[in-house]
This record gives sequence, structure tokens and C-alpha cells, in this order.
Amino acid sequence: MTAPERPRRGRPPRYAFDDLLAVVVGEFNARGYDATSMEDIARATGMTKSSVYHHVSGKEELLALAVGRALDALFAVLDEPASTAGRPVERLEHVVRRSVDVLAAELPYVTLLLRVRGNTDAERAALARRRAFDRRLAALVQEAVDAGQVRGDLDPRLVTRLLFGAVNGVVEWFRPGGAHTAQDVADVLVAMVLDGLRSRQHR
Amino acid sequence: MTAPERPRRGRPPRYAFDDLLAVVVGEFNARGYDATSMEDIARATGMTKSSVYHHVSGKEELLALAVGRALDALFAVLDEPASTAGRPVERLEHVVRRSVDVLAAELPYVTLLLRVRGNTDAERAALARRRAFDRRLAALVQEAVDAGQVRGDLDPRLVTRLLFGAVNGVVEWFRPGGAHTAQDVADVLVAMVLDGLRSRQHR
DNA sequence: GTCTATATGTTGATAGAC
DNA sequence: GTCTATCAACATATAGAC
Repeated sequence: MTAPERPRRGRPPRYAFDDLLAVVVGEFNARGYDATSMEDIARATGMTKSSVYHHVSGKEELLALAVGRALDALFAVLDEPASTAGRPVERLEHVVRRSVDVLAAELPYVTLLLRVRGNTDAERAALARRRAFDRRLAALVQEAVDAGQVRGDLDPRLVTRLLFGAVNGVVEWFRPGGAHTAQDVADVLVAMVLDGLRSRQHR
Repeated sequence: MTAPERPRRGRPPRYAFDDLLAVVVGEFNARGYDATSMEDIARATGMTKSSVYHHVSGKEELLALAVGRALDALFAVLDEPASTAGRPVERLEHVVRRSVDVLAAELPYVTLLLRVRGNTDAERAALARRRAFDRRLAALVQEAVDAGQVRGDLDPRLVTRLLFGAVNGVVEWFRPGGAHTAQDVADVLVAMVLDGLRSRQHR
């Protein structure tokens, strides 16, 4: 397994590499990680395979870098002020809305993350971080239940899973510049799911 | 592309082949279709690769047979009496609940279906049928909106996508014999999503 | 940093004996 | 229906010149 988000040598290039990563992620999403060969990647980036290997240790590191980026963006949401202060149900709504924003902004990276299966060390590490995010969301739901703002007759773990699943469903379908904005998606998600969850006396 | 659900020769074996398919689907789900080799399949079934090729034309047909089974089960739900008669919102609830049942009963096959990407002819055919199911669900939502039983300020297409996504989220997580029954999952889904959708005057 | 050339393993699939 | 043996194609990755 290789270290995630390590800086590439001295400093300067930086952006050229991000561009390469963007192209690679596009290939991974188009055909799937396993079905994408280093030859495919070389063709898409305009380099030869050997040149690609000069930038990364191999295919697995490309995956680790890409999903690491998505995970960083998602965890950053949990650290925002509005995610940690205020009434639980409002913190929950904030996290759901901002997660959709991240999803829209980092769509290819999040898409790839959500397809990770866990075959390699890098994939298992990504899955572990994804599960940690899941637990943070479940804790938020539980807090909202304890505060009486969300119906307590539903299993928080199950509710979180469905919530997360609904977001994933959008990932596979949402396209920037399409008929719907990230705002639209967030509105429907909040209206549909969070309104359904809210305790009767808090509606 | 090969024809789906064709009978295998004269008649008698039939069940032995279903068992083989079950093993294969387990392998596909464990490592992903692309990452599973015919060698892996041979080992899991206790045959040699050559023997596997005696039963199917290749890897792609194994995938087509498996996802075809999942799709058949899902479409059967749409043909049930309670899916076609009664108030739209109740038909919708019936379809959602029964889809979860199918999901639980045919879990490995549905899981595989929901991971199909569309690289080959067989996969594209499966995606087309999946989208058709999607459209039937969207039509149900639209009917419920038209009947004033579901809030009309949300895009039916988007609502369907979230609904479908929530179900998918459960697929990746649900295990038969685990802490939750299919009934539990269906209850949470209906409570959370359909209650959130229902028009105020119909709650 | 990019290339050509190549090593080395694995893949899906077939031929043909039993 | 199952096997052994084999193939051509393609995979990831490296060596080393420029």
C-alpha cells in the first residue's frame, strides 16, 4: 500500500499532475478500475505507459490518490462550523446538503470512491475511511433522535444507510450542467428524507 | 450478445446449472466481474475451466444469465395485482415494499445487477432493462402526484432516482440472517421516504 | 521526463482425448 | 461432461537510451 496524498517531489508542477489524475479518474469511471489498463491510461493522457510510471508507482496508487481526494472533501464537511454547532437535526441537514455540494464539485472522484470494492490494500483503506464517515453520520442521526427531533422508532444505522444510499443513487445519475443543479438534488433529498424522519411535533 | 434465460438442452439437469450460477455470482460479487477470472470460477465450482465452457459460451453469458434473473424478479413485481390496482400512492408503496422483498430473496443477483457498468453488449442490454424498470417507477410517482397524494413540487424523475438509490444502498449492506429483516428495511424506507413525500392533506 | 524495447505473468478461449 | 494441454492476446511493470 502506498501513502495517500503525498506531495510530489520539490513543489512546482503540482497542477500538471492534478490534470493527469483527472483524466485517469475519467477512464476509471468510464470502464471501471479493473477494466482500465495502463495502456488505456497512457492513451488518454497522451503519454506512453513508461511515462505514466514515472509519475506514480502503478495503477493502485492512481486509485488511492483519487479516492483519497474524495474522502478528504467529505470529511472536510464534518469539520465545518455548522456541522458541529446548533441543534442536531439542523447539523444533520447541513451535512446532507453540503455532502451533495461536495458530490457535485468532486463528482468523478466521489463516483469512483463509491464503487470501490476492497480487493487491494488501497481499496480496503479507502473503505475503512468511508465507513468512518458513515459512522459520523449515524452518530448525528442518533443525536437527533436523542434530542427528540427525529422519530426514534427507526434504527439510526439503517436510516443512515438509506440516506447514504440515496446520495449514492444520485451520484450515478447526476451530471453537472444537466437538468438539475446540486441545489435541486439537496432540496429533494432534504424534503423527502429529512421531513419524513422528523418527529411529528417538530414538523 | 447471447439470449437470456434460454433452457439448457433437453431438460433434466436444470438445477445443477442453477447451483453453478449461484456460485459464479458469489465470485462476481466478491471480487467484481472484471477481476474474476474463469480460473477463479473453475476453482469455486470445482471444475476445470474447460468444463465450465461446456455449460456456457463464456464469461459474458454467465453475467447475462445472472442479471437476467434479477431483472425478471423485479419486473414480476410490477405485474402483481396490487401494483396495478388501487390508489397510486398505495400501488407505489406496494412496489417499494415488494422490491425490497425481491432484493432480499435474490440478493446476490440484484447486487450484481446494480453494479453493471455497460462495457459489453450483455451489460448494455441489462442497463436498458434496468432503466425501463426505473421509468415504470417514475410513472407511478407521477400518477401519485397527479392524484394529489404526493407533493407535486418535487421532480418525479429525481424522486425516483433517490428512491432507487436508497434501495441500492441497502443492497450493498443488507445480509440475510443479519440484525435486520427485509421487513425492517421496507418499513424504514416507507416511513422515511414515502411519508416525506406524501401531500400534507393525505398524512 | 519522455521514449523504445522487453521481461514476465495472466487472461479468455479452444482442440481433442477419454 | 469432464479432463489435459495449449494458444494468442493482453496485462503490469522495468531497463536503459536520449
